[in-house]
Amino acid sequence: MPPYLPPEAQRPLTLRDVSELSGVSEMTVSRVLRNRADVSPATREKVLAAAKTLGYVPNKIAGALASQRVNLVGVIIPSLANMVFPEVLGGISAALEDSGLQPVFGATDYKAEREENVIYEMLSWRPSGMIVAGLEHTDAARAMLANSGIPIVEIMDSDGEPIDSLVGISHRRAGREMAEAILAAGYRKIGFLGSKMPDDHRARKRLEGFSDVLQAAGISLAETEHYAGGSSLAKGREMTQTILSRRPDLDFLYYSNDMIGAGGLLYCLDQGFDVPGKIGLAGFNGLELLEGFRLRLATTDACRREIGMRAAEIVSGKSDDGLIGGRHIELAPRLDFGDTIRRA
Amino acid sequence: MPPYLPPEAQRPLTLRDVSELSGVSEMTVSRVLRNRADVSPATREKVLAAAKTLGYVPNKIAGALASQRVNLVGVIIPSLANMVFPEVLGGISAALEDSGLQPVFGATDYKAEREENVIYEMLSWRPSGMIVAGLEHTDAARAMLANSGIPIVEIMDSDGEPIDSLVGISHRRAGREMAEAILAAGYRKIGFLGSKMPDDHRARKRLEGFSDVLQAAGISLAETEHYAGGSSLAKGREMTQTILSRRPDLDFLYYSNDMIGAGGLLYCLDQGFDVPGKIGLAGFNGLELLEGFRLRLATTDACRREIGMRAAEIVSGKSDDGLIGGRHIELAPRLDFGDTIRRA
DNA sequence: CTGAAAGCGCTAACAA
DNA sequence: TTGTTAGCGCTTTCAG
Repeated sequence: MPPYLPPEAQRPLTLRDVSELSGVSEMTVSRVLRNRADVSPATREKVLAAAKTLGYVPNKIAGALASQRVNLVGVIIPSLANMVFPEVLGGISAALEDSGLQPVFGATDYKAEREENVIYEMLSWRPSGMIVAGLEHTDAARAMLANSGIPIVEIMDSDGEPIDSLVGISHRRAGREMAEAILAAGYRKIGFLGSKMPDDHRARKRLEGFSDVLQAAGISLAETEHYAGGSSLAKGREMTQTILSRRPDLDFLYYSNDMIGAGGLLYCLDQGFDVPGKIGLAGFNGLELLEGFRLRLATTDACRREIGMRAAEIVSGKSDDGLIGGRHIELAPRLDFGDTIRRA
Repeated sequence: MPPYLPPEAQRPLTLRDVSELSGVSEMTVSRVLRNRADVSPATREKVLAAAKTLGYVPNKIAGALASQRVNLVGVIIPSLANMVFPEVLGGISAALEDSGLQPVFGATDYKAEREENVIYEMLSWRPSGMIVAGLEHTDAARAMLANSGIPIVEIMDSDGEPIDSLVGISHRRAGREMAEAILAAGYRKIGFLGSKMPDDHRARKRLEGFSDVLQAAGISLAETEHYAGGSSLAKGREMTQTILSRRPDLDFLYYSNDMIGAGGLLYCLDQGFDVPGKIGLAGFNGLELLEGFRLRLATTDACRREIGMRAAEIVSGKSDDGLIGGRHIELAPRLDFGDTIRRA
């Protein structure tokens, strides 16, 4: 990229410029700009005035190198397109608000190799901590994180061994509890609709827990329907039509997320099916975005915002007990029956 | 925050460590790690092996300071919660893919003061370019951007004067075109439902364009309903009920976004209203997420992904003509009648 | 309260 | 192809 010269190009301003204009040493200027207390009000005024007239913006790169301190927290998630993650990020941002730390996001597209790369890039900026979605990483990624010397918090999932700290829910348990609720309500011919992504470990674990309970009850999944690509109402609608045309006798549909579940619900309502009498439905996530349908879809709330907040608290050293590393927080997923599982 | 010491705490590795282990000068190690061509295959091997066994992660802070080059592009948007922005980010990421540049995101919560702050923080990391949503900024923010010496691209909106480059659509025009379509279809008692946020300038401009056309036709907005907070189907449903209970004679509802528009659509369908015969509806954005409803909501596509891509191309110097600064790209918003505006 | 000196870890520029 | 030297712009440390 050629050097970019806007109308009035100038060399970037440095502390020295502010120092000269204000007639105060660079060191003192630096103190003022960092809000350190040991500066006389008079000098402070002079310096601030000079900085303002020049439009000086400090160079954090130099500052970070000199102080060996970086007020950044790396946050690594699979995708921004999946509405689940923006909520986690919201929690992180909120909790980091006045910690002096700033989150920096990176997305992996659910690809382990890409994740390794993003982690490497992030660590090369020497952040104060890292928050990473999921427990499954390449060996190299685990090693980098483990050796980074900063707090690492793995989030969203608690089924596995964390590198350092962990904040999440058990997706196996979420799957089990949903299966138990469904069986208790009397449904027996159960279908599953979910993504094909082999790297969506959390969806996989939910299905495992779900299947375990069915099996223990002597039942197996009657039918399965997979899809590729992003989730949408349209996709859920279409998959539901497909699976029901193959197996019209199904009496329950468990979706791997609320978005396709809601699409399925729309389909069932449009078809005039008796929900939840003849057929029940459930999703996963507790997307409040989707409230507003005639019937509320049964779901499991994944505590997304709380997960983000707790993780951020650990990274910023604000968690209850003052410890920073090695914390293990498992939140309880809350099952919400909504209107699409019949009551016993 | 106390220094964090994980099980095997160690001082961070430096080039020097790799240099010593491989028996090659720091400078040459640096060359290998930056993939520069002028290194013999033999040395390259040695160095890479040493770096790998140590688990060395370069320090980009030092690198950036020395080279005066930062491969980061700052991206500033109002909110991640509004699904519109993740799509823009997707476009940016895609276009930046193999440019060697990495996007870094910041959110402003639609607050000008917060935006100023985020811009300041970002600029202090000396990014290679900035992409900022909207044309309205505080004077200080404009000044900082203008004096930064890097390419600045303002996106989403083309109704105003950019600091440097611009990629967006005219929201006034989008509003006007929708009004024209609605009038042409014969609707006359028109209500508007939108957010209260005074800082959502783009929604404001759409409404202005919309009202202008109505006025020119001798019609004025029959009723208005405002809300605060995030958009959701539930909110749209509720607002629709409210506005219609006040003015049951309305024959068209124009929503400031698709999410509340879709909520309104659900309400109307549940009530058994004749859509689009008796009452028409339209939103804004072209959220494909919402396709899958029985009727497709009329909307205007805001070209979000394309905006992101074009902006990223400008920043990375990849745009057609080789110029970097001062570009002005206005995309044409595409009106989609869907199923909720009756055909003439 | 203020200033001077040293150096953070890396790379540009030049020399060998 | 490789090495040496001199900073990048700031903060730490210590002296005044």
